[in-house]
Amino acid sequence: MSTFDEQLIPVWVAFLRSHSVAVEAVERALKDAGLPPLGWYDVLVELLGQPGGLRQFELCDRVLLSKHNLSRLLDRLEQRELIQRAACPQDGRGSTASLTVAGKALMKQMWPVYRQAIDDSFARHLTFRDIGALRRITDKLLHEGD
Amino acid sequence: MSTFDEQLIPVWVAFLRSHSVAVEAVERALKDAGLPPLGWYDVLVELLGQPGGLRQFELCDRVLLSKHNLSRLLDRLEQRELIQRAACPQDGRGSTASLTVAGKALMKQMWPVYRQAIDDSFARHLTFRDIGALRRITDKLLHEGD
DNA sequence: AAAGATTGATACCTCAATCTTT
DNA sequence: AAAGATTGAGGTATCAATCTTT
Repeated sequence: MSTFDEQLIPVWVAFLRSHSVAVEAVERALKDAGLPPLGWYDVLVELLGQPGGLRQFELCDRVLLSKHNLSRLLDRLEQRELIQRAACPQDGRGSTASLTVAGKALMKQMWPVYRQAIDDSFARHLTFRDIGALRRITDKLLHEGD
Repeated sequence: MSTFDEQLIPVWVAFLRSHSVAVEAVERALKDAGLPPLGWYDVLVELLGQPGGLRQFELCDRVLLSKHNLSRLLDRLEQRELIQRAACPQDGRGSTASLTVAGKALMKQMWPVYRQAIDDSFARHLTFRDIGALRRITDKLLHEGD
């Protein structure tokens, strides 16, 4: 007869490892295709469908990146002309970031590779019921409750 | 009526985010207590109960770290005298790493903080059934199948 | 003073190249 | 040549300090 406490740590460890294995497989697939890492896509995809761009602090919340990291990641993206920054008219302290044409093109190039890697390292192993259960659990962890 | 494909990407995203939120909370708790990061604990805990130490390539497999990273992480751990390295008698190319007394002591200090953080950021949100379901899913992702 | 964002210093990761032993 | 491990260079993350505007 197993208890909650007996199961907890093994599940935590399996959670960490399964994440690591899946993400590494995705990063590997992108790299093998000569494409930039996952973090770049995360930022670009948030800017998609935001023609006016987003404030950096808004991006911060959405991509779960600290403001220091975001600032430097945007530097790199801007350098390769995948995004552009502009001074914010309403607030002199802030700036907005928005997708360039090249940024949109890169996303279009990355998506099929990314999607295929999600299938191979994640979806392939799971049933429809698994997907539903995992959704329920991850939503709880993201504390929609508190 | 929802399909597998409709659910897949949102679940993938939720999986990434829930991991990020939980791990960041744990890292924060360790740091706030003036303790080293999770990665250090991962290595130390694998060495616990291995009085003769482990070969580095064995550690590699267990902690999901590349050999380059492990080599340098062991440098740092050795520098603070948390582990010690020794030449491997059976194989002149290799070396073994083993816990020092100070390493064991640090683990003892880290564990309550780590355990509490797992409770707060992870276990607290989940039921016994959730734990079982997550175990089943993560095991599949670690492809015990292939 | 507080919020938005950047910068400098330092730690850490990643790749390719290297060294030694098998 | 192949396996175990280290090293140097470059890229990325993290913290504290800073600058500007509110």
